[in-house]
Amino acid sequence: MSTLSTYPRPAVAVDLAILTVTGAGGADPELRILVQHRSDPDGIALPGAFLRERTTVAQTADMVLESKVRIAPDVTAGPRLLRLFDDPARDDRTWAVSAAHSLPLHEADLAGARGELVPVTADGQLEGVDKLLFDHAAIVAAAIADVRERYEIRQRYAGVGPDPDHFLPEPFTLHQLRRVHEAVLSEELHKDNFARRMKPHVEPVYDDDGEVLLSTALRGRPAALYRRAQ
Amino acid sequence: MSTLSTYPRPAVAVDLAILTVTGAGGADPELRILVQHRSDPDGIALPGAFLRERTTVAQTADMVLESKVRIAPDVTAGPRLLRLFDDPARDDRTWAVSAAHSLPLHEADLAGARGELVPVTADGQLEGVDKLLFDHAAIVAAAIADVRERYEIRQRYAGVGPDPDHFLPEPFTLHQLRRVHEAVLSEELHKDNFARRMKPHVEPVYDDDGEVLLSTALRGRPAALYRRAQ
DNA sequence: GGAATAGTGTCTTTCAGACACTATCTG
DNA sequence: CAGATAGTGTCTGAAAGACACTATTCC
Repeated sequence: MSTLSTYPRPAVAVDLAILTVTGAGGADPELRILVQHRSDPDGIALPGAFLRERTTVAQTADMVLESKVRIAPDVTAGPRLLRLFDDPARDDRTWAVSAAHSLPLHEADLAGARGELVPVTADGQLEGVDKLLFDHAAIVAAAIADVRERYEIRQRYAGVGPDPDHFLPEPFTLHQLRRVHEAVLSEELHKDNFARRMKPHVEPVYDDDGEVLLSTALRGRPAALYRRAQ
Repeated sequence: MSTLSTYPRPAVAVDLAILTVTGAGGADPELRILVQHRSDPDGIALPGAFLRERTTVAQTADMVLESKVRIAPDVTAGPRLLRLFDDPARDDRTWAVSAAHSLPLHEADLAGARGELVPVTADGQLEGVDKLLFDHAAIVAAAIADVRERYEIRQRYAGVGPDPDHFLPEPFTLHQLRRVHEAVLSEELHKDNFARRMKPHVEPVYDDDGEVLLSTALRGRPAALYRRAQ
């Protein structure tokens, strides 16, 4: 402890698995992850950066978004730590530890982002991406498992309520909400059971006359609009 | 990236919330956490150390156990990452990031350990400990929440089977197993429901004659002995 | 037999899964 | 009205919670 500063220190990378649901509210929402092409080691990778002098993980994540992804999102929830990668040989260039995070963002915040939003397959792979650099494939797998766990709608023992990462803008119909959960889980849900489970966690949106706002349906009966409770 | 080595790097600490259940198998098992007295900044703290040149978290944890706790445990499961503490001002001495881990160990492995095993209260505090150094109180709270979640026995949606951290040596009776879970959760469980949930995850232990081994009861009917299934 | 502990049968409640029906819109 | 989508009533089965009973040991 007394010789604290004399020992070599690792570079600490913050790698981000940026998740979004594209087309939320529309016909075919899809869970996607942002990957970028790198040339330093040549290949596909997640965006990331090293912690600079006296900065935090959150600040570093902001810096990555700004300078590498070129977006300025309205971050609702901060990056979620998934795991540490600490194999001393994982990066040829230097001793580097990676703190792997997931970062769920609105699709709207990703407009103009550098990189590509790649759809996630049912078994947790990235569609059409063979290989990611470093241990980024493991980060992607962990991020998908993490978000799917949180979108489980077994209210009693799991689940954190409707669309915890706010992929879907308010107000929304129960149908739209279900489509988003289905996109994340890659699993079909029964509309009746889904509605019963979600009802306690959403509230209807009213207009000036105290009437429940309805969606303007293209066909069929218009659906009631809701927002997250409280 | 090209100037990788020119930037200052943080010291990376591995702090360990070492958990055990004392008296597992006995009358009054208790969930406890190891704390140590420090004089550098004076106070009570969790054991920990900084990552040294090209070592891993696991190696650093082993080093902490050897040189600071003075034990050589038979580690069943590695340290579990709880969270990162990255406030640049959290340590006066230098820029240090802490990777907070929990490490569940057998009570037997902690014989002769430096420090004190402090009981955990029902609300997740340490009994009789006012204040911990740095952010170690938050680490303790996270470690307790983590182990309690894993000892929940709602098999369908949570739970990782009987006594996932192996606090209780085999073979054991269902009564002993339940007492250990109760000690971790700080909550009483019904013996009948507990037995039904655990039965699929344990198997009886047989003697040479193919008879089910029984505990030698002090009073009452002897209980069957089990071990974890498979 | 009595005390003590082990182990099981079963009733009730809750809730997910599934099916079918009714309701309300457009053209 | 037909077609389409929204929303609900209700049956079933699985499992947790709770209670009570039976079983086996030592004294």
